[in-house]
Amino acid sequence: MSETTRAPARIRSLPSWLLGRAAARGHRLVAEALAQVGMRMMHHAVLSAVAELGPVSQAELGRSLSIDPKDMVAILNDLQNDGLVTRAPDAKDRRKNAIALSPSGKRRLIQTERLGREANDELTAALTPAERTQLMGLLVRIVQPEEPCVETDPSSE
Amino acid sequence: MSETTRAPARIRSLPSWLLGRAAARGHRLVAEALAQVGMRMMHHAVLSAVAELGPVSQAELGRSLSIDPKDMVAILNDLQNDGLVTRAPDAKDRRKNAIALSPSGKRRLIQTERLGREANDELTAALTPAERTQLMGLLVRIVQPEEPCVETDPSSE
DNA sequence: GAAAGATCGTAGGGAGCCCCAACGATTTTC
DNA sequence: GAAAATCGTTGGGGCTCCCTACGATCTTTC
Repeated sequence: MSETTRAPARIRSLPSWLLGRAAARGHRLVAEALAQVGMRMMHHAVLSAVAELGPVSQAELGRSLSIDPKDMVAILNDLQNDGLVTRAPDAKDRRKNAIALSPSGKRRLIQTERLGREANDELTAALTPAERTQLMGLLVRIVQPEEPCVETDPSSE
Repeated sequence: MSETTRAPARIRSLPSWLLGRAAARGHRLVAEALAQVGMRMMHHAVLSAVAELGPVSQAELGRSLSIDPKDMVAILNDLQNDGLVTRAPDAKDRRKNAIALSPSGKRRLIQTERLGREANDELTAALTPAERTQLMGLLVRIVQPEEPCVETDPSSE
């Protein structure tokens, strides 16, 4: 054995493993922070997406955030029960539900955005701002292939 | 709204979100590759760790890889049923099981290491070797706080 | 206009990873 | 020797993701 790999594991040298561990820590930090206001990560993500996209269907929310339609139902049930979003039938397409942010949803979003930001600051505490930007750039290029990013399709309009 | 955030989501600008998406893709690529030989990611991780650490207890394996003891039981049951590892009671500490690699386990590990490497190459295909190294360095510093890495504790010996 | 296909919301089951609690057996500590 | 800690095991549960299916609705095609 000419290698000098006395390190705990060859596994740790694989990007997929490190990504998994880093993501697990990020998820845990964010989840713990959001639990302070009784919310979970996906709840905040949906709330934030609704705020940006305006009244939007559940299907489009799911595509934007890579959330399973089944899970989306449960998430929106929670958010609706808490009065954070409104779920009204879309007049133009009666299959769809128009999800919109309520006033208390806007207020809650301000809280959760702060909590999410703080958790991410703790997650990347060991990194300089430049390194954090660097990391984001690298991650985007890894995620890219599976994030169509709702490209403006000329054939649909 | 004076902001120019017409981007799909503020969520995507959070490290935790990008880490989650990148990790999801990595997990999917590796899982698909390992499925070719009927194995899962954790199976390969355990196999690789056993190869490095030699005969080792289940508890230490779990700590090394951050695997829940409950899941470790199931994983080792699978590996043992496939004849890839041996699980013998430790003579020195009869609470422990000494997990060791079998000859067929060594052979299987060669396969899974190649599959894992290829999947990670595809995962980081958009990155140059230098960027990949850069990414690994940044990730290590994010994961660090939760990976004690079995530091030699002077108080225990 | 009618039939075929696609999409939407909802629901079912399940796999894989993660966390918490508990138990008998065993080892270590006091 | 008694108490505390550890080991392997089992239990339950939560979260993310995947596949299937259904009725209702919209779109496409004939």
